[in-house]
Amino acid sequence: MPELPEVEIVCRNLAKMLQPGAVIRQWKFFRGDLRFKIPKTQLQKLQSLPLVRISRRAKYILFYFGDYVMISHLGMTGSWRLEKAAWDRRKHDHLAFAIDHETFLVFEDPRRFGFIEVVREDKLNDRFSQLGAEPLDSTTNFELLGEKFSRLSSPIKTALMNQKLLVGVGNIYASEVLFRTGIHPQIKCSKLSQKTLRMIFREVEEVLTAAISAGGSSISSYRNSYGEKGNFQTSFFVYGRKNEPCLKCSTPIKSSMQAGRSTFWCPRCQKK
DNA sequence: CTTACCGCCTGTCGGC
DNA sequence: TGCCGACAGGCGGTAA
Repeated sequence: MPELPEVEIVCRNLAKMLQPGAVIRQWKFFRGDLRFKIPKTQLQKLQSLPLVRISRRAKYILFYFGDYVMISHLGMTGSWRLEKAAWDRRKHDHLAFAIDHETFLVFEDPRRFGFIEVVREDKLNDRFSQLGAEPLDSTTNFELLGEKFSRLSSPIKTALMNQKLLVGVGNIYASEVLFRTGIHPQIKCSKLSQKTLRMIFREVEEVLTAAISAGGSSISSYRNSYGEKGNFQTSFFVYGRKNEPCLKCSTPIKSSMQAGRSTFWCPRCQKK
């Protein structure tokens, strides 16, 4: 479901609704069969610890409670919502926290590719040691990243989605970034110049930032924590537009499977 | 080491 | 109308 912009919006909304100092008073575990079993015992350690902040790393949402961090990944269909009614349950709800008498935080995930973990704050770096660079972090070294990319034999689209290199870009934004830069998704990274790679990274920043400003994209089920849709999908140039005319040159958009994921591009605007 | 593919799930949509 | 297959924004494990 969500790529970086959608996760960022969820984080910001949750942070608005849950103030620092908020405390989990009680849980309900409805079903624990997410991608990884919900760590009930670990979660219970969070009871009565004050919420410090909510932030994002890659596509993970981090809830800091005392010295612990609850890590949440939304997978394809995960979502957090706040309920006012006590334990108001839906079919695919997995767990709920009672914050106070009129604030219940609920995790829902029909496809169950999402998961929840708890780690001590000082172990967070270890947990995320395999994650790549944050595209919107001003300290990210894009020069170094360009050098890494240029050593790869994989296609640029696959590399952009590889979370070990660069985090946050998923299937939609990878196609969109490559269209906007005029790069064919199947071209090998090693064929791209440093200058071109830097242009691609710059466009990643642009697209992700614009998507956040638009409140994220809503392809099917994505809603923010207020149940609202995002608007960025109205700005897609190629994603989901197979056989439709390119918005720049009217050539029909092509689509194919690449590494098991659908890829969209304009055969005229994006040359190998 | 890198890269490609498959599986994990439920829901939805389009074709027949 | 109903059934069936294809596909959906994720990642991790395994095989090559």
